[in-house]
Amino acid sequence: MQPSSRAITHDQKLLRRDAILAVAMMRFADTPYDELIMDAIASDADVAKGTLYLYFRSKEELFLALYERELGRWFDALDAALVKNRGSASFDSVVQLMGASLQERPAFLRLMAILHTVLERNLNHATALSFKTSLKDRVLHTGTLLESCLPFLKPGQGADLLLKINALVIGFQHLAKPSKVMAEVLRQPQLELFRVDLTQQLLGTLRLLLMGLAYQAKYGHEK
Amino acid sequence: MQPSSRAITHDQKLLRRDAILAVAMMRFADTPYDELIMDAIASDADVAKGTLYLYFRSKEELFLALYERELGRWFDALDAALVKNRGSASFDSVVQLMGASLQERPAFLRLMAILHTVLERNLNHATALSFKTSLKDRVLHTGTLLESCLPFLKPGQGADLLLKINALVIGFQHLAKPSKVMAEVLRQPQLELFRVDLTQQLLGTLRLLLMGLAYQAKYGHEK
Amino acid sequence: MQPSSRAITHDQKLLRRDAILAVAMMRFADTPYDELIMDAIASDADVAKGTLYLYFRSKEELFLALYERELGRWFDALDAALVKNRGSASFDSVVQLMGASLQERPAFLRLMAILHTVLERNLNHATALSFKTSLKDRVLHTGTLLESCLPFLKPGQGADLLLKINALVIGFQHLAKPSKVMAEVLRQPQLELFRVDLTQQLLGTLRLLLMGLAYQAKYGHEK
Amino acid sequence: MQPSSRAITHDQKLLRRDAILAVAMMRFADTPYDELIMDAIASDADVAKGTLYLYFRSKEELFLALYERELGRWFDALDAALVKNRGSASFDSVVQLMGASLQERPAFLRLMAILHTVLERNLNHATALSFKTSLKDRVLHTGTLLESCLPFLKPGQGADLLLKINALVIGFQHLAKPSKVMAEVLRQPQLELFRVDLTQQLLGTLRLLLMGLAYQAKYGHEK
DNA sequence: AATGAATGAGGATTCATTCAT
DNA sequence: TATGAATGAATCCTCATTCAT
Repeated sequence: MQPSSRAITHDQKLLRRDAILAVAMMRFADTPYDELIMDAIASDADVAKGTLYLYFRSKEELFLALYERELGRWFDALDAALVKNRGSASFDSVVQLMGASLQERPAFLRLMAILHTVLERNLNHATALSFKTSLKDRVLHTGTLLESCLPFLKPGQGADLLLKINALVIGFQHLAKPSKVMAEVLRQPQLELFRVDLTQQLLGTLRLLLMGLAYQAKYGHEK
Repeated sequence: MQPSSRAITHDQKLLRRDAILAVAMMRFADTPYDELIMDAIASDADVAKGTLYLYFRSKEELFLALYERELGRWFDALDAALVKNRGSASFDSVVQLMGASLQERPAFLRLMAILHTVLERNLNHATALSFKTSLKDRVLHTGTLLESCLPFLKPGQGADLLLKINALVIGFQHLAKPSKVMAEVLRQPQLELFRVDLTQQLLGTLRLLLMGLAYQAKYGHEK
Repeated sequence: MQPSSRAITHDQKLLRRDAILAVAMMRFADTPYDELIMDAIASDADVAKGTLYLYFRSKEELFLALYERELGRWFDALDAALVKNRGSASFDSVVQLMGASLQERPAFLRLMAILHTVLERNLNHATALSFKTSLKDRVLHTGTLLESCLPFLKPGQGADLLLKINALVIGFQHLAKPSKVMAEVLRQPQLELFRVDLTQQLLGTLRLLLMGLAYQAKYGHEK
Repeated sequence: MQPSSRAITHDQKLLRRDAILAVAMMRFADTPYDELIMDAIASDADVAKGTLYLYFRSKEELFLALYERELGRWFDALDAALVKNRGSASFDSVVQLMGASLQERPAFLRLMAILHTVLERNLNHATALSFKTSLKDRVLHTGTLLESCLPFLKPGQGADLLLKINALVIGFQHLAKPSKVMAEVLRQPQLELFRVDLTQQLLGTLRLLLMGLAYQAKYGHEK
């Protein structure tokens, strides 16, 4: 599948790019970003270190590309499910959809948690712009789908809900993935309070948010 | 205020410790953690580099101490306000309290955003344990106060609400504080969607959460 | 025995000095010089760090003093044994004496091995001079005793023999005490060649030296 | 000789490695190991600091490599001379060979003196093993040559003699190379006793050792 | 397009020693 | 004499990125 020596055509280049991303994804599964060495990714992908820089301008861009790929897949999955249930989606089914689709994407969750502090540093203007622009399209599209599934959402609230979910994921991911020493400490029974289950908290909080939105839609801003 | 040369008594040492923390806080205001050099903090505080390490075991512990101090102050402010309104707190007043108390603590917000990824790395077990243990007490105490202010909260939901707020702050802080280049990019009108106002989002989301909790308390888990 | 708080008289000061040396000796038993922290020695000796510097000008001088003490004890032991056997000492008894007296002084052996590379750096002229001057007296004295025990030694060869023994101890100590990793490596059966037993090598080589000296005395420089 | 910019082929890399070793050797001539800064070696060798680490894993490995190179050259010289005199070597010629070959290798002598205390720390297992393994071969080979030159040596005594010589070199090197202050002190006429001439002592002691061995071979362990 | 040799910035931390009290 | 708070020098190594080939 991977071009054995030289990627000449555009398709071959895309294939090689994908191969690199696949390697990065695999390694990111068990190694924090800081500990991932470009050299190791290169040799895993059977290319030279310099070759990585033919396909990605920097380490950050490589992982931003990975983020974009995973984000795209996530949105694809959401869109497919939302379209299927359009009009008839239950409140709970949306919550479940979010929970399930994120739970099966641990690497994506970890990428979300470092996107703003790590990956978005050291980008050039053009890359940043194109990233956000295409992100916007997808957010608006999926946001609209959400609105069509959850009738209590007003125009624009679908996209806003996605933003809130993004914040929740980042926050809970931080809380749920303590450092090694801290994980050890939190094993103490009396510190159970701080042992966060990502999916569970996400689902619970999302459900509350939707309830809040539904309630707000019904009774307005007054309580 | 600060002992001119040598902190002999316990109180003098506390003063010097505070002086160091004050310097760290000031520098952290305009410089990311990674770019803060211990050397610079030391000379700002008019002590030698080595002196910092008499008061804090590491850079991380220094900033963790700063976090603890700010956290304590925040909880103090919350507690005072909650106690005053006990029983009669309006739904909105709690939301406002959170928003206002956080908005005036930008350094604390930034510390929250890096607590789990930066400050809690490289701690020893004892420090981590004592941090979390005292944190737990305050969370439970303030959580209980919240429950006494918001009657729809069941036992335990006050502390849990604080956890959710913590996640929201981390998440929205990340979204609201883009890197320099990204901030530039987001100035484009068509990307307004991604320009997050921390306080506003926090308030809005918190309000929804509380609505959801109130609703849930009234009608149970069924929608 | 140790002055509880303040050493006023000369004798009290000597006692405290000895107490410090005793602590240093104990700790040096299981810790390399570089890893011995003055702070730890001080607290072990129940004095403050600064107090060490009232008794010794530097870390080097402290351990040089320890060296001198141990050297003195070793010479005392040698002298006593040599005097007892004067005139009638067998060849072997001298070899045994050296081996036995050194074997029971592991700390002294380790001090010998670092004397020239570590302890004699960073001395001031006066200390260095007084050290070597008193050393000379003892070497000459014990050298003379050796000559009176081993009749084949000519005047001056006793002191020279002590010098050679010194070199042998330093060299074999280095060979016999590999670093941790190297010790591990040398456990390989095929590397047995490099596993040096200090006492055994010392005895063997010393015996050869004495044989050589005896032979040389008998037949002159020609072989 | 040295590739101007980039060492591509294996031979070019060896050349560059040698160039680095040559610089290290030159600087080591007048500067103690501890005071040798990798930075300085790099700029002397006209490479960047990082480049040193392409060729040597650590400062210790760099100087261990230097030691190996010098050791190899020394053994080469010994072997050549021993082979030439095989069978007919006089007692004295061997002593002279050792003295002369070492005297002209001052850097090697200094490396020997720090091998066990400095260079062999901080090695990884593999490096240590390969070092000792190849060392063993050379020691056995040269040891055997010695045995064929000195008929009174029994099998195994050649290698053992090399070990003893090693110890003597380490010891006398320490005694002969005092620190700056100590050298000053030893200039005093009455301390002449402690002014050690490395070569002379080495030759004298080695001659005694050989005499001892010869004597022992003739008359057995009894004196 | 691919390689991989070369680059070089970057900073926390320890601990012997000093000296104000 | 004793204390212990304060000092500050000193340096190796990693690894993202570049660029000659």
